[in-house]
Amino acid sequence: MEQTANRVSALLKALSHRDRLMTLCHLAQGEMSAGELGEAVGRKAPAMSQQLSVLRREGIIASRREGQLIYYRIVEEDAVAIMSFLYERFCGVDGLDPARIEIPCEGEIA
Amino acid sequence: MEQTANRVSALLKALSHRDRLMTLCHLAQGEMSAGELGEAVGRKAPAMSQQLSVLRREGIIASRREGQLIYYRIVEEDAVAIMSFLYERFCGVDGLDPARIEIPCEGEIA
DNA sequence: TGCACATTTCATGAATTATGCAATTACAAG
DNA sequence: CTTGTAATTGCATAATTCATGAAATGTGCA
Repeated sequence: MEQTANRVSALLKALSHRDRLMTLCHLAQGEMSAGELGEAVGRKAPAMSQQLSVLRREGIIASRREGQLIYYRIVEEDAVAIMSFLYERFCGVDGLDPARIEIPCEGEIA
Repeated sequence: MEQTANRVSALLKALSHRDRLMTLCHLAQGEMSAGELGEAVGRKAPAMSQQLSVLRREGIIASRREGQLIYYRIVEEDAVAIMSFLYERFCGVDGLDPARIEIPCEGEIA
């Protein structure tokens, strides 16, 4: 139980931040570039990048470069499940089709 | 969305701690005294009390004194829902019957 | 090469959180 | 009213978190 608690609390910790939560909420609908995310979330580039690095470090998201843009996507299934649950519970609508979220990773960067 | 994100992230933040998570996992099965919780979680009294106060401050749990013991229980339905989901997802079994968890609060303390 | 853009990294400081221990409150029983 | 147990509070210190601005990296294009 202790082990599970450690793993889950680490996961929740990664999600327990307004900006990261909003970020994942956007990413749940598909890939987005760092710039787009920063704009959507309302943070300057460095701040956004820092939050993205937290999510990356936890293995929740991964990135892919295309030209000068870097696109992010969700790669951790547990995170998808949690976000889906939270969306359904707190955002009314019957959110996210888990099948619509691509897990594969080509052209990896981090 | 920003508002919802704030509310949800605050809730997740309260849960994103090994000891608090274990505490709630125990409380999900019914009331327990602070001492019992401390033992179950493996923390000394002051440390345990501190985590309990965090959960209390967030309105997730409430207490009731009986003699020299203080019993805690979960009172926040959203927390029950999240714990139930997490249990089902990460602890295998088809956890917690939400109906078994009592929300009412008599003999309140905090 | 050199400039512009997207993004990250680094260093700093303010604010929050964690943690361990001493002191305190609350209650029961002799 | 004293003693023992349960639980909380307060405090000091260590450790994290997060925003910010300056500098560095990587890419495209003239």
